[in-house]
Amino acid sequence: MSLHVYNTLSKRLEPFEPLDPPWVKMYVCGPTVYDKAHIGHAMSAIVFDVVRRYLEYRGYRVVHVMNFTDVDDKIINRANELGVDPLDLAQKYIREWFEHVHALNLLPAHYYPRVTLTIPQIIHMVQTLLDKGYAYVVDGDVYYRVRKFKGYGKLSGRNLDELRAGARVEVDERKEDPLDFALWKAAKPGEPAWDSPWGPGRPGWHIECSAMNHYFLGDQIDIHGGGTDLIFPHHENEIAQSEAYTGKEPFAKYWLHNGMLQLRGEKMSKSLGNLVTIDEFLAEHEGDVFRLIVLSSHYRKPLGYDDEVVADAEKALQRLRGALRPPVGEEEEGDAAARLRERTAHAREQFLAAMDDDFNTAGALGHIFTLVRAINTARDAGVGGSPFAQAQATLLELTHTLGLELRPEAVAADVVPFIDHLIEIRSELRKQKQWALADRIRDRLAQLGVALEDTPQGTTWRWQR
RNA sequence: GGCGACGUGGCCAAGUGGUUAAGGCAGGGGUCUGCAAAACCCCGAUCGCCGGUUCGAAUCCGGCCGUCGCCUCCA
Repeated sequence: MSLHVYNTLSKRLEPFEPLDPPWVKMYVCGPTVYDKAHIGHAMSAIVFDVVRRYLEYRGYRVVHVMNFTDVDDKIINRANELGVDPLDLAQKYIREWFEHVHALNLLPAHYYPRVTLTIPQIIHMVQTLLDKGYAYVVDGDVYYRVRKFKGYGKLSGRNLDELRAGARVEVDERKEDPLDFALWKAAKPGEPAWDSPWGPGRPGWHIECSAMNHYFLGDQIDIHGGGTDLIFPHHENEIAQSEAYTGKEPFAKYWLHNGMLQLRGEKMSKSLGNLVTIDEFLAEHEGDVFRLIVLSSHYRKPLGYDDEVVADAEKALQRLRGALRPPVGEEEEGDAAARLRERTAHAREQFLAAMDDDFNTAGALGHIFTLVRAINTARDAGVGGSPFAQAQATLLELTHTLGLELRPEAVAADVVPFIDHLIEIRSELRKQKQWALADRIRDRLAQLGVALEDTPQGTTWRWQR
């Protein structure tokens, strides 16, 4: 079995065969930085982070590009509302994004292009499209001539007639066809603008991605990713621009799209847009928790999000961590040890099979949890030494491939001696069978978030939430 | 209205033609424990509804019901 991926372009599962192995050129649409990033953005970033990690685990060399749309209507409007410079506003949220990259344990992309730093390439591409007859100028705007591109609609599975029928009201009479879209927009007073052969203005939304793609990755790429909401019109338009520009197809060999995150329950909505920002999530939970939520279902399906889902993930994470506790015995031979070796090897095989099947992370996680049980069972049976260490190493290898860190929960160093001291006293009380007092200490610590566990090897503790 | 997706135990969620339908969370019963906790063991679903194809379907086809996404510069 080899890696297969679902390609939105063909609507089928296809064997993954990059154009120039072991290299894989991957471009993922990033956010428009006009407001704080929310967990939907995080979901998409995590999905493609896992894609990248798994490809690398499989021996591919991934060149990963993610863009920032740092100038557009939304940014300008928001900046005007706040009375700040649009580019400063964008810069602020870009900086925040990099904080999220760290907190969510995302592998940094190799390039983070921005519209404002790609203007010359964009202008060149627009000019070429004009020269080739794929575009036309109207009052300083430049529009893409959709009907000229014969493959239009192949990604989203629509045809021009259907689209025209459903076209919305505000038709711009200056356009040859209602579906023609802007490659370049003439500047209105007060807007950020760059000089161009068609007068001062700024790029349309779709052209930036085509230009950045071409500049950083070349005529054709292996993987183009983004949310399903971008399939139409954004990615459809990217194809039209890029393939018309280079004359080569496909522009991207594999189109991968993640499903949308949906908020369930009710509360979480903010009066306006019913969203949870990444900062809000991270204020209460560690990054692994959200990643585990994303991994728990298939990336192409909608992801339901609510408090219960978060609580479940929190618990599941505890269970993963629990398997990393040290062994209590030293048994390296015998049935239990042999069984652990066998189950460890099996878990890795099953994990690979699941991931090879279009990144089936939910299935892969199931196999990881089966390994967790095998490790715990072995620990109970007194297995230690090499087989135990190897099983735990495999667990870490697999979870790290999914981008889970499984770091022990951070503990403020200065409280540790106090907790240890209380445990010492409690142990003394237990020796004297002073159960009431001993339990009182345990209960109080539990209230403070320190969970005690008495084992034959002594008392251990950990943070509980 | 058009295009598309989904509907699996209390909740989340794999499985997509054929042994006992993964796994996580919650719940019940045990083992362990001074009592707990953790861990381990056991218990629970015939797969939205109807019809069809097939020796055989949760898994393929059709219809219905329900939920959702996109079609409006949102990952």
